[in-house]
Amino acid sequence: MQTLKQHSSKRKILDAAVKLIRTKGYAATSVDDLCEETGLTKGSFFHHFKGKEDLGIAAAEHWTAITAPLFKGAPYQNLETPLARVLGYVDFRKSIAQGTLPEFTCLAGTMVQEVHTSHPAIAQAGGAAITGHAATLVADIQAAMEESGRTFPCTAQSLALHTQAVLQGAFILAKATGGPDAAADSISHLRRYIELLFDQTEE
Amino acid sequence: MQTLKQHSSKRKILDAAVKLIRTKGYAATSVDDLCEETGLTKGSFFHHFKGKEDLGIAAAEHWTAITAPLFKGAPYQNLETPLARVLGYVDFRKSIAQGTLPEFTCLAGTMVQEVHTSHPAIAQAGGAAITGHAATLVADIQAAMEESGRTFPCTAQSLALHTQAVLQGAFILAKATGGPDAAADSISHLRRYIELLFDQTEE
DNA sequence: GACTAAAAACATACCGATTGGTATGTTTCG
DNA sequence: CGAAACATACCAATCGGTATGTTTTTAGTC
Repeated sequence: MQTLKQHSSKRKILDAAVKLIRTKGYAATSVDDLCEETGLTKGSFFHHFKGKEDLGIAAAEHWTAITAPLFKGAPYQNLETPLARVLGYVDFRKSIAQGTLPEFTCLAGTMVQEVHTSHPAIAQAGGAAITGHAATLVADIQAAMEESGRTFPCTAQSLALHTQAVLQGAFILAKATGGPDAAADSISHLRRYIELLFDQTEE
Repeated sequence: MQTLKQHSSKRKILDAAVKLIRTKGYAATSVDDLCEETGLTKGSFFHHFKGKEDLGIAAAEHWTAITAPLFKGAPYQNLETPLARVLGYVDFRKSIAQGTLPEFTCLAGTMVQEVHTSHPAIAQAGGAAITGHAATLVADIQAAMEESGRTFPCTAQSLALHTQAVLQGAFILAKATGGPDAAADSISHLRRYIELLFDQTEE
């Protein structure tokens, strides 16, 4: 009823896009689907977005806008040591992966996989979302490495990216096996790997 | 020009499907695309397949038919110890991952991710391809576990699935970062994890 | 082995539905 | 008022799929 409304429409489209693309995929999500989901019309859609590809890019950016505060405000951030926070992150992601499939899938990963050839701009935006998220882990990993005093066969950046690879792969595994169990299992392997790397086997 | 021809057409369609879906994705690969790629027509296509979804399922099965002998005949199979073969498998996959993007991507993973909601039958076929491939690793992993005499915090089956998760994730990472380097890096992490698990750090 | 009939393989032309997108409004609000 | 936000109606293109052929193999019979 006031100035919020103009922005809320765009946000409603983006939210619907995240939801639908996450479950059905980018190509299977039509503009009409978005309109029906939001109760808006095509006129409104094409007023806010130049086209479907533009929406895809915006959705990838919206995705980081949604997820970034989720991790920034997560309880594991209050843990004392950097290593505890890194492991806390993995545990946090594992706990998220217990829900139903469309709830814990990664929009960016889904899009990147699907549109990487047909819509490079979207894939690039999705890639930025993934690498950007990985970057938020680097500081803690780096600090944990330095604190441990050991030498590592890999960089913090590399390990951060690897965590994302395992998570993305876990999502595919969940979809392939029809349940989250295999995904949770794989994330446990990731946790164990980090523990082994840092030579800290206690829980 | 003889009895081969009848079967070669269907195979040509399947080969083209694997190639196109791997690069463009399932939805973005139209029946017309397949016809153009193979030089055939729609009449031929719909003679061999009930519909596009039927092709998708067949493509997933064709995928295992292609990849299974590739691994069964790979040099690492001749290594002596089970553990060496497991690590050899990982190295083999890492070496494959050096090529161009569409060459080392996994058709099954790509499809599962994309059509998991819209075409459950295809997703199921793709899932079977992945879990089936993972199953070929279980025997060696199991044997390696028993040979080592140690106790393990996970089953052979679980570790086998995890390797697939890392590989699938590595593919996404490759697409996200625009190059195979991050993927190869992630596969190295997987190798290191297995080494650490089996307490064998020498190369 | 020649002839034939049916069945499998393939081609052509087309269809209805849906797609992303546009043109042209009307409403809302600063 | 004027610009941004939204709605309605429509379009050309493309989609998967079908109907109807024509060609090629295969199988059976004499």
